[in-house]
Amino acid sequence: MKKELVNTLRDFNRFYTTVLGVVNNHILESDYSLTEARIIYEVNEQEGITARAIKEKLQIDEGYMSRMVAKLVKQGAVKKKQSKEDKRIFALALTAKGRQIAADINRQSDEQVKNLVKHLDLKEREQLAGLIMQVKQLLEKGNAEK
Amino acid sequence: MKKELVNTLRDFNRFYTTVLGVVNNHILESDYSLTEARIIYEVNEQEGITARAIKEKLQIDEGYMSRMVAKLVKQGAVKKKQSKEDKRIFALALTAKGRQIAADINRQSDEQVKNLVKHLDLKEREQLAGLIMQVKQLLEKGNAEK
DNA sequence: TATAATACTTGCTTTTGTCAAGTATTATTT
DNA sequence: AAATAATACTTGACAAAAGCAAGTATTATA
Repeated sequence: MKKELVNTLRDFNRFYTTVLGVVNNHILESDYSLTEARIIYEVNEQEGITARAIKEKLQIDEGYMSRMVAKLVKQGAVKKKQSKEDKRIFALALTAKGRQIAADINRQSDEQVKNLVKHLDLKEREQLAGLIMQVKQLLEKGNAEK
Repeated sequence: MKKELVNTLRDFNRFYTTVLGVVNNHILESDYSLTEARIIYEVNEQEGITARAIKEKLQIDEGYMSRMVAKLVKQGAVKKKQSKEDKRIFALALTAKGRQIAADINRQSDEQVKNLVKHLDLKEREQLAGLIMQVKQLLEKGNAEK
């Protein structure tokens, strides 16, 4: 494989690690950790999703996941509903409060992302959107992520 | 600002958070944490760089940075050289062992990145390299990063 | 019916990161 | 020149985040 591509990608990964770090740190000035925010996002996206499914998608440790869900339930953001067919499984859903939190996090995420592209004009923004969609598509191609 | 772009970017950020998580976790199966690896990388790139400069570039807490450097010095990977003109400042450099470690981490990073694009043919790889360079360039434009 | 697998939980520990105060040195102000 | 502020880094105390392994309950399989 060409060394050049590898270096380009690694450079991009370093760059984007810092970008995400900055974006996420600002979001976290809300009271939710990045992982909590991601869990809330997933539950909001897909009501009834299980802890297991989220854990697999986000690559979170099982025990940690369990505690995070417990914490969110305790805080009243998430509710668990035990399946009748299989009592091991709990469907997760947001409470009204959880949806409010999700909305807050979304708003803050939006702001952060807007900040990221605030220096670009309309044309450049459209260009960027096109580029990242292509990047994602290429990377997903073989890796069979959602 | 158009909602669409914001959503596209946020989707990409979620996606890439997981990508980086996977890549980094594999690298960390070497004995160095992500932050240590990044510090070693920076010192390797720019011999004589200060803790302060790295801290600013990587957005690391000052106290944490100090401890990381101390740890790397203790492990024999990094050496500090006090400036004669300004005794507050220490120029950092890798030792021979540090360069070896950097080489190892580089090799593992290369492997991880190769794995990321292993399903792409040559044309797609070149395409990807072009895309991410453009993305980086656009995002850097106003943010005045390195 | 015993064994294995699945979904989740819990105890224990380590790693990672933050904050604030502290030291030493250099630059700036009065 | 002495006092004050700023800079570069360190240290202590603490908290948040994450990982690992063993454990419980339930369901599927041999």
